[in-house]
Amino acid sequence: MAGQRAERADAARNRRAVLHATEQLLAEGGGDRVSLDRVATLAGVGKGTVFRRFGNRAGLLQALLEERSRELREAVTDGAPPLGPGAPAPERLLAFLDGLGAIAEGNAVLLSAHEQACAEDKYGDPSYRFWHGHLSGLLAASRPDLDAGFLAHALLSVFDGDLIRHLTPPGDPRRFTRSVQQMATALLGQG
Amino acid sequence: MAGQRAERADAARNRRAVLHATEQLLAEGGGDRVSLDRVATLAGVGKGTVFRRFGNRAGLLQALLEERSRELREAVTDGAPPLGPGAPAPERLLAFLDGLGAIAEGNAVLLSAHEQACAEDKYGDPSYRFWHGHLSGLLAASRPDLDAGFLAHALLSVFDGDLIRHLTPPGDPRRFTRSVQQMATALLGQG
DNA sequence: GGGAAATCCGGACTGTCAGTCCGGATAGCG
DNA sequence: CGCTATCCGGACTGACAGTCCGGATTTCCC
Repeated sequence: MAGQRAERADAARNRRAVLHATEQLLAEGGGDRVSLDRVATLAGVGKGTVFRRFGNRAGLLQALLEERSRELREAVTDGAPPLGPGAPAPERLLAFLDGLGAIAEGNAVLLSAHEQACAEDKYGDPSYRFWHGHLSGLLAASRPDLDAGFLAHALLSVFDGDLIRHLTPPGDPRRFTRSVQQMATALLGQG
Repeated sequence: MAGQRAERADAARNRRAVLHATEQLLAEGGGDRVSLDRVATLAGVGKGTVFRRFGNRAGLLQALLEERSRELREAVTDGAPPLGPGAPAPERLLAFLDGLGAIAEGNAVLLSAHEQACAEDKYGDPSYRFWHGHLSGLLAASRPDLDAGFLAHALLSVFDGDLIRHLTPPGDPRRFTRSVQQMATALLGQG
């Protein structure tokens, strides 16, 4: 194992350029403006480079998503309560939904594009499995009588980019998150 | 309005052939085997015919889905309780979820393909709006304190072809439906 | 500082697909 | 039986994901 030489400087530079170009295209046009040709051109890089770095379209978007959610992931595993370990499960759950909601609301277009690209194995994606595992644990701790695994899928299924855009009015960017939290509260039986 | 001459016999025949070919391709290969070229070829029809009838890929899949769910739609508006009007809202809700679940479980591949094709306006689709309206009403009647519109979206978001396949073990085809019903029961606060 | 070898780059190339278009065929009507 | 609205089919376009390899860079070691 290992032996892994460090990434070459030009490779690293290009990776940043590609990610940045992707963000830019996502921001300016819809998710459908993000063809890998365009990404490569805007990044000032060949198409092959994009694929070598990220494997495919899904990998590219996943990398971006991963970047946007790393902080939450760390807060959830190692951070202070109520996000991190230590707080009672229902509180942690609401805090987690708040964090995930904020990311989703801020990246709805990226979310849509990622869902579209993932196609077949959205549920195998490591990121998804992490969120699912975390939610699952919290739900099981709060309501051992329910099917926590299923409910975790159900809660996550609501984090759909299109739905979020559909439900977020201008001027109330956190409305979606509040709705999700209300739903979770109702599920926990304190509604 | 109207004046609409009846559909020509060859046109009707071809429409059936196309729908049938689509079913067949969905059944034998994954949803990705259903390119409109292939559908046309298998139906023994030109590609133009497929597009003239159904507008685009999404329209074709929607037509198939519509066909599979017409019965439920009618039962819900005009049928006998507990599906139709008359029964208490919570009962109607569970009956409705049972019916929708059955359709979804039996057409998971079609569902996935449709979601994939709809892309941008899944939430404008008349079929979606009907289910959403119905669910919304039942939820509002059962739990006026919650955000029924959002919960209806949340319940529907779980009807994802990939998720259903992911959660349906061989030998227990109704497991998904039961989980959804359990969730709805919990939301209604009788869990 | 210099040279060899691993690593990376770029863009031309392939195969596929959704969707368009129009000359020619056909059904339905009188 | 003939006329016209309607429909048919498949060639055509444009766009995209993903592959491939000759040539350029970088890094490592001396």
